[in-house]
Amino acid sequence: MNENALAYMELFYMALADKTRLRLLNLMRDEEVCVCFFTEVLGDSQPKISRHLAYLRNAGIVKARREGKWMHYSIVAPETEGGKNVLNEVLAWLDDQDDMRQEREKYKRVCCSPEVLVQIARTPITFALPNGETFDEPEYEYSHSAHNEIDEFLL
Amino acid sequence: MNENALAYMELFYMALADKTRLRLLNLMRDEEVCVCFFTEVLGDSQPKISRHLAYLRNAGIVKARREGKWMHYSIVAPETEGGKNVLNEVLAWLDDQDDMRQEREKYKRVCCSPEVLVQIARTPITFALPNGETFDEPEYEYSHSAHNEIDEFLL
DNA sequence: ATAGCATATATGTTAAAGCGAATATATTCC
DNA sequence: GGAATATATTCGCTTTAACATATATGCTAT
Repeated sequence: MNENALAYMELFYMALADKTRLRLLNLMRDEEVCVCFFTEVLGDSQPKISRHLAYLRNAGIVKARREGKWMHYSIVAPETEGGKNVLNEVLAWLDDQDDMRQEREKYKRVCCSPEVLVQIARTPITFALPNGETFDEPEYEYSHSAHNEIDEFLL
Repeated sequence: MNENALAYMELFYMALADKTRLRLLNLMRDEEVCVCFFTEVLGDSQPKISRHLAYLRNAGIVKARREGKWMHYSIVAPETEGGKNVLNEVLAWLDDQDDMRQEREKYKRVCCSPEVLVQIARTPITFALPNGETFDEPEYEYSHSAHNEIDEFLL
C-alpha cells in the first residue's frame, strides 16, 4: 500500500506537470466548470481540452458530472491529508500569478456569475427565410451550480 | 514573466513526477546528502541516480556542492512564497508514508548521524602480500555538514 | 604524470505524452 | 427516427523521458 502511495504521488504530480492542466485547475478552483467554458476561455481546441481533462480525471484530481448535453468538471479533494494540503498550496500558488487570476476573471465575464442562470456564449447564428426575412437562433440556457468538494477544504 | 511562471510550475511538477526523484527528495528533507548514500540507500545504479539528480537540479529544486571527490545535494527553497509552501507540503506528504520514513532511517543507519565524522560505507578490501600476510585497506573519512536552506523554511 | 575512485554525461533503445484531424458517442430537439 | 450539439476517443505523427551500457570528467593520492 505504501508502494502504491509513491505511485499515486507520481501520477498526481504528473497530472500537474502541464500548463494546460494547471490552467484548467485554476479555472475550477472555486466552482464547477463546463467544458464549453474551458475551450472558450483557454482558446484551445475541444479535443485537447477533453484529453487533458481525462488526464486529470484519471489522476483522481477532478470529477465529471453530466447535465444534459454538458459535462461539468470540478476538483475533488484528495483522500489523504497530505494530498489535500499539497493541492491546496498548488492552487494558492496558481492564484499568486496575475494571469491566472485574470483568466478566472475572464471566465466569470463569459459565464456571468455562479448560482445564476447564464447563457452559453456562442456566436449568434442568423437564419435567412425563403421570404427574405432573417432571425437569430434562440440561445440555450442552463443552470450553473457552484459548489463542489474543494470548497470544503479551501478555508 | 507570468508566462514563465506557468512554465516554471510545469518544470517543477514534472521534477516531482517520478518515484526515484521523490525518494531522493525525501532523503534530502532534513540535510545535505552525498550521492554515494543515495545509491546505497535506494539501491539504484549510480548513473540513474545522477540523471535524476540532474533533473532536480535543472528544475532548481536542489543544488550540488562539491567536497573533494564527493558531491553533496541539498534542497533549495523556491524563490516564491507559493513555491515554498508547495514544496513544504510535498515533503510533509512524503513523510506521511511509512516507507519514506523508514528510508530516512536507513540513511541515518548508513551514514551515522549528521554533524559527526562518519566513515564511508564500502566493502573493506583485504590485500595479500607476497610474503603471505594480509591487511585491510584503510578507509576514508570525511566531515558531513548538515545544514541547508530547507531548514530555514521547515519550521 | 598516472592510477583510482566518485560522479556526470553520451548513446541507443523503448515507452509514453503531446498534438491536430478525423471519427465516434451521448444527449436533446424536432 | 433523424438532425444538431457537446464531448470523448482514435489515429498517425513528433517529441520527450526512462533505462542500461559505455565513456568522459574531476579530484586525490602516489
